[in-house]
Amino acid sequence: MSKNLMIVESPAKAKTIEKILGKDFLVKSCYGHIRDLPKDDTAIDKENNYSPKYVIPADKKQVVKELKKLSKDAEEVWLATDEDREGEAISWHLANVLDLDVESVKRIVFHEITKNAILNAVDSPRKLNMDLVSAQQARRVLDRLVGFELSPILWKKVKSSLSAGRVQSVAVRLIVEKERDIDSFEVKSSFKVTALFDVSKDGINATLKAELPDRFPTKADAEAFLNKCIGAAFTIGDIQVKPAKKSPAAPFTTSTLQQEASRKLSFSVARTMSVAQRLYEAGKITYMRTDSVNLSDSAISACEAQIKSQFGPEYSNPKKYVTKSSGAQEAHEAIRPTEMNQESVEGSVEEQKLYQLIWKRTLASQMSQAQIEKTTARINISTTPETLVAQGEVVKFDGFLKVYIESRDEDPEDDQSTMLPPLSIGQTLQLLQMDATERFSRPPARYTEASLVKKLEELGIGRPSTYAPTISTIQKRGYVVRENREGHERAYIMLELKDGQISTQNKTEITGTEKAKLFPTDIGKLVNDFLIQHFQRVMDYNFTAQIEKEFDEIAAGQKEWNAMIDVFYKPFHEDVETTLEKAERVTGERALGTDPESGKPVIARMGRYGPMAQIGKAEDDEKPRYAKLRPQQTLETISLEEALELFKLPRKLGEFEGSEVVASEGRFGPYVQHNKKFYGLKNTDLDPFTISIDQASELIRERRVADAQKVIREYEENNIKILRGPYGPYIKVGNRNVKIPKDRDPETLSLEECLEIIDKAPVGKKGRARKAK
DNA sequence: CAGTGAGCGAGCTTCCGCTTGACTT
Repeated sequence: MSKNLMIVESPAKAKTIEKILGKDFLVKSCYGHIRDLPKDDTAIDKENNYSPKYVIPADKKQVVKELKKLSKDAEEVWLATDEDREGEAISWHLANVLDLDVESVKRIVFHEITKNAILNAVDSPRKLNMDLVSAQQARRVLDRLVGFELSPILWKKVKSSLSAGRVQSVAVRLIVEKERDIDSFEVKSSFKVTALFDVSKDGINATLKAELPDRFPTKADAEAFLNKCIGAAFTIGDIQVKPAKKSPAAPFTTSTLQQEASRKLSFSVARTMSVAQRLYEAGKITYMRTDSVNLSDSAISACEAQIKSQFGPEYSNPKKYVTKSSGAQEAHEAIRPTEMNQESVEGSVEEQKLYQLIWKRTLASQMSQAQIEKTTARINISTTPETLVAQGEVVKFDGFLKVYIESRDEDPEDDQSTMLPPLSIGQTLQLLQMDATERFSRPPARYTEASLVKKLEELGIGRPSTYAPTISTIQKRGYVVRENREGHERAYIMLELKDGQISTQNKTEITGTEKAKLFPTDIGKLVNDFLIQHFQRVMDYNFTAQIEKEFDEIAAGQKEWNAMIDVFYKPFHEDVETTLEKAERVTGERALGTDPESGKPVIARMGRYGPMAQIGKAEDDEKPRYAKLRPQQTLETISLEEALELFKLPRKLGEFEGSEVVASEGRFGPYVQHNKKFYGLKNTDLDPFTISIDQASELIRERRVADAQKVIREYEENNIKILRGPYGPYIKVGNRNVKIPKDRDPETLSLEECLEIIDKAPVGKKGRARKAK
């Protein structure tokens, strides 16, 4: 039995530390928070200074039980949770639950997992910082009050099961407002002039590309300019050479890792986190939920050694980075490889790719700046005062560029810099061709998951551990969808001056293509507008930043947390009451016109199950007709014609094998029905509005084959089937599904073996694990 | 599972932040 028990938050961390400390220490993990507010309304006593009640959630009972036992047996318990607000609170909860003396318990902290750092920490334990704990309680209580008072209002005024909160509602707001900015964006066109010159010399072929810095607003202006250039003389008027430097980006934090993995590897933020988690558990990288860009001294020297041996000493430039983001709490290091001399790892392709990204980024951060030479040549035109400009770039010393270049969100259309051919002042140039091309201004870019995380971080909203879950929540609630959208064709004009002649060409390009972008839904917009109308304060982009300031004051012992909550809650709760009482139900209703068949009014509105179109009124004698809007249709934009189209379902397609085939849209999406059987059209290219009888017949045949392949074996008399599912083979007994153990071959299982497996399997409860009472 | 949509009333939903597995058909 060890004399010392040390408790940290993460089990992977516990393992590493235990190795470092040896047999005198038992290091265990508490797996994050061990207590939380209960879900019912006894959680916060509003009459009694907002005093919170804490309970141990069902899934933490086991961990707590074990820690209790170990702490009883230990001579000394060391609370080594993370050094931030949440970590301090976790230690305080641990002290309470494990019956440790809150006054004298040994609290230690370290920012890097090295022997020195940990031993130093053990040498200088401190007390629990109760001011920091108070700040955390204020954070927790405020979030609960906001979330659990706003959400029920939405159930009553908009739609059931919706949610609102300090973080998620502002995330949705960003997306809704971006979409409206795009909607109201006015595209303007202008003409960009580029020229191509022949600068061949001494038998060496070379060309020079130059551009007019200002664009022309109209075609006529552009044409007038080209006209002036007919027969003009072009000479180099000026050449400027300027040195420039490029610096490497800081090592990864959670947010920047998510952004780069999104841009370079097309990972969703959830994918990035789950791959990083595996690398972390395998000991390949440091902790992946961090807001710090700090590298430990040992990591910095490991980088230095690696860079010197791999690239040479001139490439090494060891440096410390300072975290700039406002809300950062810096409990961990930056995300980096644990061993810098390991350039790659084994594992899945995804793990290898993400690891390489982390390795390169870390190494590059400790490398020299790149030295660049920028050359700008101005070209005079004999017939007009405007000058053309040619720009070139030469990398004199590549430095960190050898390893890593950070990507950007905006597409680098005009960002091609190349080397210029040798030029001299006064040199005359031979014009090959000059173009004036119509270009269009671009609307703001929609958010990707990763660029939304970036924005949230800038606003100080959310934490590294919540970025990915927040993005998944707003999609689960149906406020936001992540989608690809096809672009559309756009016509543009190009004027071309060649051989003294100007010609006009009409061309087309594809514009507006979107890949994996976040779009607001109807319900997202309605909820957002409702919340902004009634709860301005919470929806303000600066709300979190403001209350964070107050949390800091609480942490510094300058403010009492209960008083701070009271100041916020009193007016907030008043808004809650008046909104419940006075606000109208939100329907997003829009009149579309009249149905030519029945003469009844047609409207679009939000229904209990989502956006829909309706013919006729509820008060009419005849029941109204209803139809669900299609995925890309919105209440704000649907037209009468499009709405009437929706009522054409169900469609009779014809006959297959002697019985009728019908296509329609149901609660679970579009489907085809034949002989009382349903065939879903989800995840196919087929559409109930356009599907033909031939396509439907083929689908039915295909599904029959797929269903047959699903069955590996069948024991009919016992009602047992061995099936192939997306999670591996399983046995179906009546309505029960039983997983087949990995070491058994599903192809050869006998009836007896099946019965045995079924017998041993735990009786599965329907649905998710039941909630603890 | 499969053409929900009124209104009534039952009973349910919901926050943010800290951690991993267990589980899904």
